Amino acid sequence: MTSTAKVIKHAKQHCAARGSKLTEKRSQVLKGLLESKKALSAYELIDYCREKFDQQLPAMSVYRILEFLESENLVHRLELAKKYVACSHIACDHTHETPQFLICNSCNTVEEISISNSIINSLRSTISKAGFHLASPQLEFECYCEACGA
Amino acid sequence: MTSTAKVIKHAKQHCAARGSKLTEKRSQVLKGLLESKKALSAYELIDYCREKFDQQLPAMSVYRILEFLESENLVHRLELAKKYVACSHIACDHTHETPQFLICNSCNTVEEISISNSIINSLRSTISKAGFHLASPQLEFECYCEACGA
DNA sequence: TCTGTTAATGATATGTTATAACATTATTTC
DNA sequence: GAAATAATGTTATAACATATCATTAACAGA
Repeated sequence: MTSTAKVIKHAKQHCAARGSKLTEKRSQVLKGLLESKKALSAYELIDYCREKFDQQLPAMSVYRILEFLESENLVHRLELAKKYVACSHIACDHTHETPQFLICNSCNTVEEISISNSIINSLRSTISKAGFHLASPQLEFECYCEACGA
Repeated sequence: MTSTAKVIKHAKQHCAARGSKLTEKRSQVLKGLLESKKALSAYELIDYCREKFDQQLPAMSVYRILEFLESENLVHRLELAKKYVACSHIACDHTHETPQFLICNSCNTVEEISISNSIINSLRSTISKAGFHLASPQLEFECYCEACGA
């Protein structure tokens, strides 16, 4: 059983436990994200499903599917890159801290990291002094990865 | 002389000193940003110039103008919000640290702040441990402002 | 098993942000 | 005033995203 297949199985159980269903098409979209190291756009996922599964998904459906997967915490939407990634902890049993994302500006490789609470808290406090508060604890940083350099 | 007019005057001198020109249209776009507390999209600036100056600017021109204003450090492009704001230090004489932006998710109000070097450096070091480095020191945070609450 | 209901997906149109490529007009400089 | 450069106009199109209405699949109760 491939790693992807294992994660899909986990995801199916996860959905079942929550009273929802990971349908065939939802599962195809999730597979696309799982098998990519890069963040993918909705339209790239359409291409993936067409090439890999001979499945013609309309954009609208992919957006709905992504929304569903996100609501099940199986996928993260990267606001900055306007792209999507599979959660890297689907097959883990333990709970996780809020994920933070490093997104390569050039190749869209995404690294899901965890930033220490002390840094996050200092940030939070600076922000709150300005009368604002973070919309989401899930921060995203535009970066360059090692391979892409500057 | 209004505050906007003063800043425009400063901006003109700034451009002149650098051998470029703040033309009428460029100045109109800059005015739009100066008189808005919110970040504006290119298309909102088109509307502004049409309503305020009876000036029909094509999208292409506004994008070029914004690019020019950014190259002159008069305007910041907010990647996250896909919108633009006037630099809040045009009329200052002293130099500034890298600006950071807090953007209200709901009303697009933007606050230009400065985050302490120690926080930024801790962030940088966390990021570099993951093999990435920040694409720009100008960070943007999706937030909610006081008025918009949660 | 029929049937009504909800869930999932399809189809079509359109909105928003952005850039490419090429044309024209204004401004400067000699 | 002609040549060069800068600024702006025009048209087309790409990429990401959502609204709306229609259809199909799945399921639960009679």
